[in-house]
Amino acid sequence: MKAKKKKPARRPAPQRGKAYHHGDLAAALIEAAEAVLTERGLEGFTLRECARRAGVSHAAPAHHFGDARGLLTEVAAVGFERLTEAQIRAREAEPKLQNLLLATGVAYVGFALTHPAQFQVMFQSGLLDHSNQRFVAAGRRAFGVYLETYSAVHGIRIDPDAEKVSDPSVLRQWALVHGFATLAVQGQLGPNHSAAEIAGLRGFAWIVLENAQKHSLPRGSASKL
Amino acid sequence: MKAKKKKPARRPAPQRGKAYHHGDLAAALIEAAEAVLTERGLEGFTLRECARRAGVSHAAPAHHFGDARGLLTEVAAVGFERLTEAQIRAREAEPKLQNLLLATGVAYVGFALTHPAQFQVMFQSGLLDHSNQRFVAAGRRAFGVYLETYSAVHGIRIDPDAEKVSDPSVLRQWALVHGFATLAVQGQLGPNHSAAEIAGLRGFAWIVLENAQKHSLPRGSASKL
DNA sequence: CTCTCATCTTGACGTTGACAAGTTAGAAAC
DNA sequence: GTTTCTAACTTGTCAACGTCAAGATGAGAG
Repeated sequence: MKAKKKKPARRPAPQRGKAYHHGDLAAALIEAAEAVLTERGLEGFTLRECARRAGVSHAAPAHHFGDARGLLTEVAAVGFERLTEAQIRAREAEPKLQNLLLATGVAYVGFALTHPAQFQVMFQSGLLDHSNQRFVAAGRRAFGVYLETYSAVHGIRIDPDAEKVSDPSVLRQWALVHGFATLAVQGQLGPNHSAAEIAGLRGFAWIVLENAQKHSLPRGSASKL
Repeated sequence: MKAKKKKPARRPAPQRGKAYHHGDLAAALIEAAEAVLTERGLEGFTLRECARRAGVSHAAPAHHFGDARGLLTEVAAVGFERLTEAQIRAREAEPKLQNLLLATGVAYVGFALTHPAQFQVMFQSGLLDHSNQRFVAAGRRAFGVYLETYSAVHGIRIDPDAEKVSDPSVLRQWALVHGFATLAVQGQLGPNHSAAEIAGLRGFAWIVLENAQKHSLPRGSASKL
């Protein structure tokens, strides 16, 4: 299968909203997939439903993504790109240096809560094509933002290109945030559908992460990002 | 398809333990399901394959479990029962009171690593039937063991029947352990297939959890279990 | 021995992912 | 401006799946 991605759209002026016959179908399918995941969850996801929503035949997706795994991997990549943005925004909005890591962690949890199905896909490695370059790059970048922030707050140096985490403190923080996000998304911490519930869980996340950081922060001084 | 293709004739040897009509099919199907999950993962799981392995027709499972969700829920229940046992065993084998929570957490991680697909199912709430009594009871019991241990080590009192966790410290510990387990199972912490790799990750888990506990332990004294 | 009914089988239906072959239309070549 | 090329998309097909309905079977009760 070829998964060629033509950037310059075939169509000079894709009409509003939908790119029909020769539009940017790849993007439209990713968008449709996100919608399906949001509405029906991972177990309600089908390639054919995505094609239906994009207004194309059931076999059209294969041309762009190969198979279902290919499309889901693209969705995961978009998810990591969004997660990266959310973390950066949160970091930039936080005035106190000592709270940067907390803010980033809460953004991580917030992303998971607002995009639960996508978050689930992003970390379900059995479903994904790990040879997809966009996916790998997006994942690395999201993790890089976390490492950057950790380095800045704790004033230590971390190799951003290390294949696996070796520092127990770094992993502890990640596992904590990821665990909270996972439990919250899976409904283990109570309902998480309404905006109020999500806000409550974000607040809880802040408390838990702050509680965890209190005892382990002051090691070195911090450096600017 | 008139060809009779029974491999073991209808009932070769009425095993004791249960009155084998065509066997203790429910148990056989759960076992088959675990095997399928182990070999092919969650995305390779099918009801028909389970039936095939149990040596029954494709529609037989429906009689015992209703649908695929019913069978998966039973598998999850068995998983929680196993997790409970693993936690208790680890606790009983740990001589130092202050290390009980650590040992329990490492057992949690160890269970996840040795039963990755089952662990995944157990927490994939969208797949499960939360009205299944066995499942709900098993989940509560597993969590109860954790709460018990936490209470004993930290010398505080926790309501074991509370619907949701409200103490940030209790949740922090759970999220940390669960996050580590989740990341490890999904391969985010490196390969986790061989026995050596699993042992390595368990050791890493101990270090990370110990590192986390160091700063937050001495609050009250501990009580006996 | 006969009856009975939970258990299991057979067969069918609609849906899915994937593949193969055919069609279409934009753009490049002439 | 016509032809040609080719990626993009469609149509058709297949085996496998989950589920349902109806039929078969056999173990235990009477």
